[in-house]
Amino acid sequence: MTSTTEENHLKAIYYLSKDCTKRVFTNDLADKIGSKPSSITDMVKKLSKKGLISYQKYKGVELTELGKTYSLKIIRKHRLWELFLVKHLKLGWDEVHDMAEQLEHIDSETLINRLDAFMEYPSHCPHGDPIPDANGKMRLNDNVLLSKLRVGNMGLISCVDDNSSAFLQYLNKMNIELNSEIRIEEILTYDNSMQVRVNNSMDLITLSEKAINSIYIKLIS
Amino acid sequence: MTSTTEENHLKAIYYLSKDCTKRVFTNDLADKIGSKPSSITDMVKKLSKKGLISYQKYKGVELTELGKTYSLKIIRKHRLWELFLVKHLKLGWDEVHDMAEQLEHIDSETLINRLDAFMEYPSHCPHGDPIPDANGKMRLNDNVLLSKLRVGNMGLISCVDDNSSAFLQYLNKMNIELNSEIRIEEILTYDNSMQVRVNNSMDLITLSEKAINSIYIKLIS
DNA sequence: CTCGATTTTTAGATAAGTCTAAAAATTAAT
DNA sequence: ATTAATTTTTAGACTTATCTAAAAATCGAG
Ligand SMILES: [Mn+2]
Ligand SMILES: [Mn+2]
Ligand SMILES: [Mn+2]
Ligand SMILES: [Mn+2]
Repeated sequence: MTSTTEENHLKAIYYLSKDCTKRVFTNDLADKIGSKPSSITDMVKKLSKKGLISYQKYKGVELTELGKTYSLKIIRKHRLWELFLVKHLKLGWDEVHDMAEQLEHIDSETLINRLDAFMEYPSHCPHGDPIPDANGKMRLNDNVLLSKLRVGNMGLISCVDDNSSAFLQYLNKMNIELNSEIRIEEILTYDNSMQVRVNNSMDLITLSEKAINSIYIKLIS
Repeated sequence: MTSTTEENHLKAIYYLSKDCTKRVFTNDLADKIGSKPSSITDMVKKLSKKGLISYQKYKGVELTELGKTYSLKIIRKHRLWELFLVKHLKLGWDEVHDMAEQLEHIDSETLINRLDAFMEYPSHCPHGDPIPDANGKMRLNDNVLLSKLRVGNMGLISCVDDNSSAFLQYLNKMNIELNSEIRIEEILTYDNSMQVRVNNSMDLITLSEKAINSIYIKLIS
């Protein structure tokens, strides 16, 4: 059995490891979770003893296969619930992350598999992240960060990396949503902001450096 | 803010008080919750300090208006989630109580009100209990315990008082469900069991004393 | 009304998860 | 290779929720 806090730590490790491609360090984990490094040290010892992560003193942690399996189960639940809330309960994509933060810890394999079936085995959450299937398989998105693109590039918004309501409401205001078509018209080197055209609209929209580092694009050209 | 355990204690007090009609005592609460009397004493002191119950040493507790409001919110969430699981996710009435035991603690007024709207403001859970509305109003069921009836009485099953999967699977086996028509054919004083006819079927069904004390009937005659 | 049984409370202990402050290890810069 | 800055761990404390064992209060039979 894993407690809610253990699950939150596992998930944070999964995210900070960038899908298990690098090690995760104590201070980064503390920032992500919103706790103190000393608390993290205690928790990683515990998760390590349970065989969910491998931990070397002073050298960070990485998920074991078992830990990765657990993390993906939590991520699956989080994303399925988010989609249910948006698609069926008509909540906004800016409202659902915190609810899913609670729902992801509901412990029932049966329930989540029925929810998956009810929604006909969806592939992505409302923020464009892929949903692991019942076997824990997840196809990683093939997309690029908006901030890496050049003037003239075009594409569809495939994913947003920041699930805070502040950011998502900012996108609402700009009339930007998943699958909006984006064309990069100008890059302002002064503050690294970008002028983009959304869905062929007349007027341009300026996106800050912060924003374009949280938006992923599926390139058309 | 109320923790999950605080909420579970409040709900248990509500049930043991029979909808706030009588005081609730330490040992009964301990049995219901599955903890020890000493733990209950600690918890009722805490709930009392928060103004959710009134507590007199050695004389049991009762819910305050605030405590009753809180309890009904939890009961509302429990029953709405149960209905969602049965009606939309196609789970059996014998599978959902434990899941709802977790879901009832999800903290979001918006979410639960949307779920209510999604199901078009249902009046009863899959076990026949009334669902409090968004204002905390709940119309109590008008029905009688099957064990109180006499030979010749007829009625529809309106509610079951025991949400354990053991009991509900027993009813499944007997082909008894909510709204089944019951006619009492014979009462065996030897062991207080009852022979009943279900939905006018040819063969009779014997229900134990234990079972007929968990089934409520809306009388026809 | 009194005494024994029952119920409830108190006292003290434990486990999980967190914190602060101090010590130790690692890393980076001369 | 030292030394200074940074990172991480340890030590000790606190909170919540639980327990056992013992003390105190209440109840109920005669
Ligand atoms: Mn999310
Ligand atoms: Mn979470
Ligand atoms: Mn139930
Ligand atoms: Mn509960």
